[in-house]
Amino acid sequence: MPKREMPDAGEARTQRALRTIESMLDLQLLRTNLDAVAKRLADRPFALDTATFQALEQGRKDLQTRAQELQARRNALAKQIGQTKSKGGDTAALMTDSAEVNAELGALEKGAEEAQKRLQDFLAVVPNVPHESVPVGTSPDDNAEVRRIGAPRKFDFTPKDHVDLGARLGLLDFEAATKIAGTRFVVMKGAIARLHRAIAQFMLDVHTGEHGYTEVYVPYLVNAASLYGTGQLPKFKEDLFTVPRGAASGEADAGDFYLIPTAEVPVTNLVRDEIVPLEKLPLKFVCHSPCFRSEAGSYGKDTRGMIRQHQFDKVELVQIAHPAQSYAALDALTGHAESILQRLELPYRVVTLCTGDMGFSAAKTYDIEVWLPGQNAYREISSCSNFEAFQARRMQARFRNEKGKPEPVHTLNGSGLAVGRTLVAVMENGQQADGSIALPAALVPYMGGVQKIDPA
RNA sequence: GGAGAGGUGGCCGAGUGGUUGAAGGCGCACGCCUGGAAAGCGUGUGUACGGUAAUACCGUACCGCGGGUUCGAAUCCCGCUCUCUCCGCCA
Repeated sequence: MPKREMPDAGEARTQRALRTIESMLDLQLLRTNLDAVAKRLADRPFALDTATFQALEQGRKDLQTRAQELQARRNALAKQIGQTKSKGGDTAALMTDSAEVNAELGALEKGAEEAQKRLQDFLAVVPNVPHESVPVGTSPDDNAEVRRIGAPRKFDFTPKDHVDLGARLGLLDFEAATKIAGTRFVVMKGAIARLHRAIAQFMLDVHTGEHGYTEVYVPYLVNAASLYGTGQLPKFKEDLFTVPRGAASGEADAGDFYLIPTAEVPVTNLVRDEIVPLEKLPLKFVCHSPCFRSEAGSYGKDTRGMIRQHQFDKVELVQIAHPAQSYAALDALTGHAESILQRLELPYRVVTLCTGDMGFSAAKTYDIEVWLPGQNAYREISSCSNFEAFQARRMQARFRNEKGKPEPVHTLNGSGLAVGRTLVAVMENGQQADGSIALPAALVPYMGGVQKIDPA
């Protein structure tokens, strides 16, 4: 765990929890089902060194047990000294014993700390265990198509992509964005800017009004502890934009802010360090926010257009669910995202990511891919995942179960949907031979009755 | 940014070095009482890790966070952080 000075109370609490829990995986599960876990992790593929784990865990346990014995002895001696003193007795012998115990304890604690650290480092890079229903595979080619909804439209002209369409309309300006900020930004104007806003409003209304989500507005700058909670840190720091807090500048600081790469971070962290009452589950949140990603390592990928930007808007769905309900919740959440595409009359397909294509923290992920005529391909527009208790353990996000005991919740999220990519899909799928864009009926009320965007 | 006050259990609130995981109250749970309920009475009521398979029992840690002093720290010292009030600034 990277050193961070000046943690606030909540962060520190999480840090402490991480130290004691040590794992993103359930340590209990690891101990009792080590071989089964290792076998499934091999499908990702991830090689879990079970012998090393057992050695580290045994070492940690031995040290802890011994340290606790010594602590118990120290406490007993201290108590005795107090009692003896109050009676005016001689405490010299007791003090000697106590000094011995403390000497041994001091040495032991150092070793215990190191053992803890080694185990922590070992477990920090272990990804989540894939759910049994996840197909085994190593590349996107091994993803399993679940369903395909809607047929790609037949064009009697050669369809353009959104960049050309936007240029022709005079309403998408990548050059201006490059001048103002740099590559991977866009300036939208007029009807396209409004369409972008309309899409987000439409999604929010559907999810709050029909799917039972509570709309939330959250910080777009977050602290490091939140990013640890959802798993972006410590492993994926390069993907994030950092905002130095000190006016002084330059040097990285524990108090730094990070721009959110997705609303998943602030929204899921709502339950960090909380114990949610059983009857409150599931919690369902929807949040429209900008997202900021450095796209380090994506050089040369999707450089054209709005598909991969440093800044984009997204409407995010988050659920905090009872473990017994989380897979039903994943199906429901995916369906909620799909319903947006259906209402926008956009063809799409749903795939189950294979073990090799899933994210680090996910136990199961459905990607929803929308048809883009400009690319003649299905492109990801939403990714819906069940993290089971992986994030919850890092966050200390729990609920009080039927027996009254705190237990980690299951967390889920999915885009519902990425607004920029939806805009692209609406433009490309609705394009007419004359370069105008016919809008899906669902968006017309959000466009003040406008049904078609015409070139200026 | 300047000045001051404060962070104790689900909540309120005691507690300035010794048998305090923490008085008391509220809330909550169970029991008694009642035809039923309220009131009243009694008992209980934090989290994590470890010993264990165990929600039984035992141990350890935790009174904002980190460090220090001490045989012993909620209590003393240092650093930090957050909250509140006033001033300044500001959308």
